[in-house]
Amino acid sequence: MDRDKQTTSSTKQKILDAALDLIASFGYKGASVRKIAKAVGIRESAIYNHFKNKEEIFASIMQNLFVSPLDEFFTKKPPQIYAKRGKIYLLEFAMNIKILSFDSRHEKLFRIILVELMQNEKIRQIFLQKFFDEYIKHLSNAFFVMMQEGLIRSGDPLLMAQEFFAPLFYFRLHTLLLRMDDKSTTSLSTIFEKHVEFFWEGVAISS
Amino acid sequence: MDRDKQTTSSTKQKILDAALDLIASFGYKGASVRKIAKAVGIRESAIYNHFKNKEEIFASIMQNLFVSPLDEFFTKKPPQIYAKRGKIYLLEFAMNIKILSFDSRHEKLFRIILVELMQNEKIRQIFLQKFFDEYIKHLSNAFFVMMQEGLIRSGDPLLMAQEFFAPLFYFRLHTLLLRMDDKSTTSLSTIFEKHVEFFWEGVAISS
DNA sequence: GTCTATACACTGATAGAC
DNA sequence: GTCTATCAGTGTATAGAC
Repeated sequence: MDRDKQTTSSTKQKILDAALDLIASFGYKGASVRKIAKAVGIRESAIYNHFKNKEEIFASIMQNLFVSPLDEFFTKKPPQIYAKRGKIYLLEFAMNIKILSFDSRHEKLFRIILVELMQNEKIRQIFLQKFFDEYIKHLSNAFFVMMQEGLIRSGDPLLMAQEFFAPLFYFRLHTLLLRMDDKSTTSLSTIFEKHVEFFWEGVAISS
Repeated sequence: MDRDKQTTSSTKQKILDAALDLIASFGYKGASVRKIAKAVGIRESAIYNHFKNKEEIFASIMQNLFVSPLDEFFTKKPPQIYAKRGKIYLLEFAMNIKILSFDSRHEKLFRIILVELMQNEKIRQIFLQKFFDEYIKHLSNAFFVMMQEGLIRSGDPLLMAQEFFAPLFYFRLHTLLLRMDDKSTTSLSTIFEKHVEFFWEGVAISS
C-alpha cells in the first residue's frame, strides 16, 4: 500500500481543489490561506509544506485555466480542411461553447478568469489572446475557406469571425451570470443553435 | 464666503472621486479606507466624518454606476417612433456605445462593474437587467417595428436584438481591455460602424 | 472637520516541537 | 507532514483632543 504517497498527493490536490472553489467565489485576495486550510481540514502552516507561498497555488491553478476544449477543436478540426462543411462546422463550434457553458468545472474556471480579469494583467493578456485573437483568427480562416467554396457571401472574414463569435461569448456570459444565482437558464437552452441559424441566414448564398 | 461649506462638500466629493479611481483599479476590497484617505490627503478617521462606513462610500458610487446615456437614448428616441429609420436608428445606437467605450469616465464605471460582477450580487442583478434584458427589449421593439415596416426580413425580434447587441458589447469589452494596458485601439476605431453595416446586410430586405 | 491614539480582526508567513 | 505558537502588516472603525 502506498497510502502515504496517496495521502500526500491527495492533500496537495485537495488544496488546489479548495483554492479553485474559493478563488471562484471570492477572488484571489478573498481566498485566504486560512480559508483554504480550513476547507481542506489542515492548519495554515501545513499549506506551506506543499506550496512555497500563496502565489504558487494561484500559479498552479492558472496553468489549467485556459486549457480549453476549444483549442482542441481547432486542432482536431482545422478550418482549412473542415470549414467546407459550412454551417455544420459553425454548429459544431457553437456546440462546443454551449457544452462549456453548462459544464460546472469550466464554469468555475471561466468565473476565476472574470473575477481576476480587471485586476490581473497576466490573466487579461491570455484572455485577450484567446477570446479576441486566437479563436477569431481560426474562425476567420474558416470563413475565408467558406467564401472560396462559394458557401457564403464575400466580405471581411475577420469581421465575420467576430460577428459570429461575439454572440456566443455573450450567451456564455449570460449563462454564467444566471447560474451564479441559481436562476433558470431554460431561455438559453437552444440559443446557441438559433444563433448559428440566424447567422447562416445572413451570410449564406442561397442557391 | 461660504468657504467652509465648499471645503466640506469638496472633501466629500474628493473622497468619492478617489474611491472611484481606486475601486476601478483594485476592486472594492482593494480600495482600502487607508488608500482613499491618502489619495484625498486626510487621515483615515476623517473619512468617517463624511461617510458612516466604507460601504456607504461604495453605495454612493453605485448609484451613478448604471445611469447610462443608453437609457437616455431609448427615452429620447423610443423605438416605436424612430425605428422606422431602420439602419440609421441602429447606427445611432451603435455610435452611443462607441462613444461610451472611449469616454474615460464611463470606462471607469464599466471597469468597476466588471471588477465587482462576480463578487457582488447586487451589481450582477443590475448588470443582467441592463445588458441582457432592458436594452434587448428596447432593441427587440425596434426590430419588430422594422419588420412591420418591411425593412428587414421577418424572424424572432428578441433573437435579432441579442444578435445585434452582443457584438457591440464584445467590442466595448475589447476596447476596455486594450485601453487598460495602454494598448492601441486603432483596430477598433471603425468596428462599431462596420458591425452595423454587416448586420444590416444580413437582415435587410433588398428592394 | 481633522487630528492622534487606539482597539481589534484578519492577513500571509515562519520557527520549532512532535 | 502536521501541529502550536507567534510575528509583522493591513484592514475597518471609534474616542477624544483641538
